[in-house]
Amino acid sequence: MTSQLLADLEWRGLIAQTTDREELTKDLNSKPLKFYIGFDPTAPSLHVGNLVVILVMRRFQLAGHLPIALVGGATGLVGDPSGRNEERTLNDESVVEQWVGNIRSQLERFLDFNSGKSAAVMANNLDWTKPVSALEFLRDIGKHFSVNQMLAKDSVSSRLESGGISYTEFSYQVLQAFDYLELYRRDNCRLQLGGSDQWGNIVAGLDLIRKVESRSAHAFTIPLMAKSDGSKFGKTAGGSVWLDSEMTSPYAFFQFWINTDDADVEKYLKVFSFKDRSEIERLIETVKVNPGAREAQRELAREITSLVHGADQCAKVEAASLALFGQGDLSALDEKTLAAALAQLPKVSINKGEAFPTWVDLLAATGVVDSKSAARRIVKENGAYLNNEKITGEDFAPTKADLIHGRFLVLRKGKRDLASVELI
RNA sequence: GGCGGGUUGCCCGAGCGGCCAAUGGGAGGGGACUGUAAAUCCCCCGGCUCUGCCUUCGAAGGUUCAAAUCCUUCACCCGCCA
Repeated sequence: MTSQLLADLEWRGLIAQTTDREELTKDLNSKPLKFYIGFDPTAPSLHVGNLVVILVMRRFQLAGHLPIALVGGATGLVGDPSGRNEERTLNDESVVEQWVGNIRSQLERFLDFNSGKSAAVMANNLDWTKPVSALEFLRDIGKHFSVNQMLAKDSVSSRLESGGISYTEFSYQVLQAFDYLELYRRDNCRLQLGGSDQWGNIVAGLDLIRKVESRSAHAFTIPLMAKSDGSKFGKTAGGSVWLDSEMTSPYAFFQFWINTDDADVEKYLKVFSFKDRSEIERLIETVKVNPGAREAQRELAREITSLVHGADQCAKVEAASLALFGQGDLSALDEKTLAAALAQLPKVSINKGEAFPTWVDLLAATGVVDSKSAARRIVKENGAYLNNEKITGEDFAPTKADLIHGRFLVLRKGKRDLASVELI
């Protein structure tokens, strides 16, 4: 099983760089290896981009290795310069602390923390970083770092060219190296995984371990997810696709995957799916033979949504997706099905007895557009629909007769942006 | 510390006293074609009680009938010199 891990990861395109491959293979095959990945609290929630790395972690655990999920309570206070051409704004300690909590509970969904000896464990680098004084840090850790080497790191040198870097962010790699050393010492953790932008930081840890402990450890990086059209993975019009259901609804999450480009679906399946290789290859084939059916996208959406939001929630949103996109005549849906589907959408209520607002006002109220001007524009551009029927005229207002099952209106903006209105 | 240059709408970037809600590109949105895909083409893209009004061009004051455009102070950035 283990011996196939690297080969499988390779096939999935999940290996960017590793330290000595032979050594790593040997170590992975000989016994369960402790490994870690760090997640810095830079937002209230993890997003689909993080999922790539989390799922690699899961693959390692499934292959018998022991994950340490590290939350960056300390590093999150400092800010990683990697991949940024601008200094970060420091976040308040209380905010970071809250984000640490959020990230912890999200990570718990993807790893097994309960099965005795092989269980994953959680760690927070604030636990060992906070007690260290600045003087101790400079003398015990800082002494092992050459500024020349630190400056040579991509994350730093690119910043030197693009406007500079503060001492705070410059120190980031030292902090992360300290984490690796600490985990090596206390848990004999000998492998660190991360996105490919983390290579420099990870290697800084390896160097530190070599200098202080005279021992070697491993680094493994995962390619950054890229879309075929060059745009950034994990972003939609509304911003990032978050794992938190309050920030990205499960319905929107499902839609994100359903709308995957044909050109990307093969890559996504390999990266995100836990289906076996033959099943994935079969799905890839369906994209070539009958792309219009979008079977691969559907399977992908189903699997990832189930994993992140649970099978029940996934079933609900998929039903909603099918109901709302399946047919033109919404009134043909029975009330229960429609109600369940609409519950997944942004919604607004209107009170019985009050006059019906205009379509423009309703759409603006759902938050699907930012302003009434934007809603008006949609009408003008012929992208406004009520119950799947195109409407015209900026002052168009629905009437009682438009209510489906006496309660619902379905607003649509363009081809696929839906919202619901309920009479209460 | 001295001298010079900069700060414009989501991003990049023109404008340098009235014709400016502000050229152009990108991102984004709508339409056509499709498959809730991509590419392509067309249109749109500050807000509102929308033939008009309101708020924007780093911040605050000022000059003027009129300022993104001129002046003053402040903040931040970038160069060159020390």
